[in-house]
Amino acid sequence: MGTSGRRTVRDLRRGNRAMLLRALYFGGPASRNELSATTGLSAATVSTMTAGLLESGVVVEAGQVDSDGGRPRVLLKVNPAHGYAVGVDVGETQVKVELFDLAMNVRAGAHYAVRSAKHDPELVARHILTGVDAVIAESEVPPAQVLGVGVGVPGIVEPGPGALVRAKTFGWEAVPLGALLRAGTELPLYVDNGAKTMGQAELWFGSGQGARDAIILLVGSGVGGTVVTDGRIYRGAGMAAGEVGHLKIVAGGRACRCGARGCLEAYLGAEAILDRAGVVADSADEESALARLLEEGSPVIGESVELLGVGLSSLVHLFNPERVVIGGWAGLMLGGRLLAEIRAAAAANTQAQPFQPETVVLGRLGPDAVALGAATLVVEPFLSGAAYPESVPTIA
Amino acid sequence: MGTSGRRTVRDLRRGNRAMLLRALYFGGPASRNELSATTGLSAATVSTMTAGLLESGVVVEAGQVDSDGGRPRVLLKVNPAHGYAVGVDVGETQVKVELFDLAMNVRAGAHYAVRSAKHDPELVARHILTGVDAVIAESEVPPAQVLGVGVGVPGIVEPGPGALVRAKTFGWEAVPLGALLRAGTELPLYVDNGAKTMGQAELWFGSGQGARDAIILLVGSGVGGTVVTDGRIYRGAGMAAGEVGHLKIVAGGRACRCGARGCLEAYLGAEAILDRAGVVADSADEESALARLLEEGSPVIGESVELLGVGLSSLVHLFNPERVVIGGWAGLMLGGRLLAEIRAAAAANTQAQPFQPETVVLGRLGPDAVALGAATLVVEPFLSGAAYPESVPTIA
DNA sequence: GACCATAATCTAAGACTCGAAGAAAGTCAG
DNA sequence: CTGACTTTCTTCGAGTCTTAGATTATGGTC
Repeated sequence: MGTSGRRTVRDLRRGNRAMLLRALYFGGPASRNELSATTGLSAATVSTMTAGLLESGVVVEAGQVDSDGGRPRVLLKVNPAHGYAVGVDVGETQVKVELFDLAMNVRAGAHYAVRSAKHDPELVARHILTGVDAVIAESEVPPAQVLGVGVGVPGIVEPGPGALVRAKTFGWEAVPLGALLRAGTELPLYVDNGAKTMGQAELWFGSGQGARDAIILLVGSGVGGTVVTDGRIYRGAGMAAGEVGHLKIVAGGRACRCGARGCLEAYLGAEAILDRAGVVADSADEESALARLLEEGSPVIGESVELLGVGLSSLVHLFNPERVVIGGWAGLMLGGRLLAEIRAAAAANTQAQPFQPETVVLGRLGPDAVALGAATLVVEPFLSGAAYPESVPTIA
Repeated sequence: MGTSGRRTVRDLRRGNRAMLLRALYFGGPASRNELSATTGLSAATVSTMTAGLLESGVVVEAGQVDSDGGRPRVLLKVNPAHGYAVGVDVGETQVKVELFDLAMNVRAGAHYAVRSAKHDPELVARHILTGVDAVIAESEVPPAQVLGVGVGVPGIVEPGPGALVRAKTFGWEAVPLGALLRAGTELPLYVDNGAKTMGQAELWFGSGQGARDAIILLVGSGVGGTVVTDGRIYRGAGMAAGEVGHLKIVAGGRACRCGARGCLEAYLGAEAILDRAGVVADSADEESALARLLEEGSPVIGESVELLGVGLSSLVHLFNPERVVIGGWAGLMLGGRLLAEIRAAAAANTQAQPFQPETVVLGRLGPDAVALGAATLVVEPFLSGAAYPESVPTIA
C-alpha cells in the first residue's frame, strides 16, 4: 500500500516518453506539434524527446504536410523496423508462430500440426522454439532486434517465472510452459491465455480501439473473454480474471467440462451448441455443422442467442462497459446474422441505464488474431518505457 | 488516449505528497524514517514534505518512540481535526447524517424518519441539508473545515453535475439529487450508491483492508456490491459497474423487480428469500423473520446458500479477487452460521486455481457503515492531493 | 524579393528529488 | 559526569526535468 506512481524526476521522463510513444504508436503518423497537443507536453519537450527517439531509431520521419502559409509539419511515426515481436498461437490443431514488425505486419510464419488428441507439452515447446528460430531466419531480421516472444495458450496461466499453464482441453494440469521455453531461448517471454491475447488484438487494432472500459467476448469452440478496465486488460490477483466462459447462467444446469454446472461455456461454444442440438461433429467439422444449424433455423440457435443475452446482461451489470465486442469464429458467425437479436436479448435482461444496445458490436479481426495479440504482449512493455535499455520485465 | 499520468515536475510532487499522505493515513502513526521506507522516497524528501504538511496542519506529531541508543523517532499522523467529512445514509426508513473527523470518529449525528411508502425527493434533500447544518452546529466544527458531504443512496447514480439517481425502491426515475442539494449548500458533494459507499468503508476499515482486488457483496433486503480493482472502487464507464444484484444466475428464472428474470437479487436478498419461503413480512419484520427461517433450518436457506455459491463462483471467475467480503445484515446473518457452507458452495462451482475458499470472509462493519463509507468519498480526494487548495473535484 | 505564417529548436529559469555531509538527541560504559 | 557511539532528522549542493519565451527554419503570398 502506497508504493506506486512515479517517484523521482527521472521516472517522470520515462513516463512522459512512454506517453509520447503510445500517442505515436496508436495515433498514426503525427507531427511534433500534434503530439504536443495530444500528450499535453510542451513543444520543447516533445522536440527534445523526439530528437532522442529519432537518434536511437525508435522513431522515423514519415513525410511532410504542407500547411497554408507556414513551415510544413514533419510527420513522425514509430519505426516499424526498429523491433520485432514473435507471436505464438497454441491451438487445438496446430502451433502457429509468426514474426511481426512494430507496425504488426507479418514478416514470417511457421505452422506445426499437432494431433488434436494429445498435446505433449514438450512437443509443443519444441515446436514453438524451432518456430521462433525459423521465423527469425526466414525474415532475416537481426536477432538482437527481436523484442520477445508472446505465447497465447488455452486455459489459465499462473503468473511467476514458471508460467504454469492449466488447460483442461489439452489435459494440462500444471505445465511449466514458461520454464520449458526459457530453457531454449534467451528472449523475453510472455505467456497468457489465448482469449486474452486475442482480446488485446481486438482492443488495439479491432473493434475495441479507443475504449477504456470494454468487454471482449470470444466464442469459438468454447467461450473465452477479456475484460478491459482503464484501457488495459484486467488480470485480477492471479492473472485468472475474465474467465467469461465460466460465468454461470443456469444454476445447476448443464455440466461443463470444468466440472461445474451451468457455465456459459456449457451452452454457448460451438461444441456446446452442437451438442445441445444433438449434432455429432468432429472439431474439424464444427464450423460447417454450426453453419448448417444456422441455415436451418434450428431452435437451438434462438436459445443460444437468448442465453448469450443473459450472459451479456450479467457482464454489463458488473462492468458497465462502454463497448462489448463479440468475436471468435462462432461468435462472428452468430453475430453476423443475428446481431440485432443478440442486442435485443441483452437489452431485455438489462436495465436501460447502464446499457445501450448499440454498444454491442462484432469483432473485426477474425479468429486468426491470437498470434497477433500474443505479439502485442511483447510490444506493450516496449511502449511502456522499456524502449531504452533498462529493466526487462519478463513475465515468464 | 495518451493523456494520463504525471506530466510536469510539479505534478510529481503532488503525487508523492499524496502517496505520503496515504501511507500516513492508512499506516497509522509512523516516523519519517518508516515513511521513507514504505513510500520509497528518500529521507530528505520525506523531511521537506512533512515539514510542509506539519506547517499547514494536515499532519501532527504523535509522540515519540525511543530506540536503543539513538535519536528517538518522532511519530507523525494525519491530524484528525484538520478536516471533517459529512456522511449521509439515505435508507428505506430514515435519512441519517453524521459528521466525522479525519480519523473517522463520529462527532455528531442526526436522524430523520421517512415514511417508507413514499420517498419525496425534495423532502429527502431537505432532510439532508438540515441534517448537514445540524451536525456542523452540534459538533461546533468551523464550517470552513468541512471538506464536503458524501451521500449514499440506493439505485444507480449517473455521473455528472446533476447526479441523477435512479432507484426503483423509492420510485425514483431520474431524480437530480445532486442538483437539489447543490441549491442548498456550497460544500463539495459526492453522491454514490449506498452499497458502494459501504463497500468502500469495508475496504478501508473493515475486512477488505489492504486488498488490491476484492469483491464486497452486500446482502440486505436486496443485494448490492462493490468491485475493487487496483485498490479502488471500479465504477465502469458510467458509474454503474458492480451491480452484483443483477448478475443472472438462472436464465429465465424468477422475476426481479428490475424487470428482468433470474437476477441474484430475485433469489437472495432477505425479501426474496422470505418470498421464496412463502413468508409474508413487512420490511420492519424482515430481520426476525429471516432469523426464524434460519432457526427452523428451512430448506430455502440451503438453496440460498447454494445460489450464493453460484453467484460467488461467477464473480470469482470474472474478477479473480484476492478477497471476497460478505456483508449486509442478511449476509452477516447467513454467513455467521453458514460461512463454511457458503465457501463449499462457491468452491463446488469454481475451478481450484483462481479460488481459495478461505478468501471468502465476513464483513466487520455491520450494516450501519453506509454513512461512514459516504464520508470516505469526501476523504478520498483529500488524500489524493486536494490537500492544498487546488481543483475541487466535486462529483456532483 | 520583401513580408508573413507556422513549425521546430535553443536558452535560461524554476522546481523537484537525491546523496552525502552535518546537526540533533538520545544511550551507555567507565 | 563525560565522551564515544547510535540512530534520526535536516541542510546543502548537484543533477534532471519541463516550461515559457526567444530564435531559427521553411515554406507561401503579393
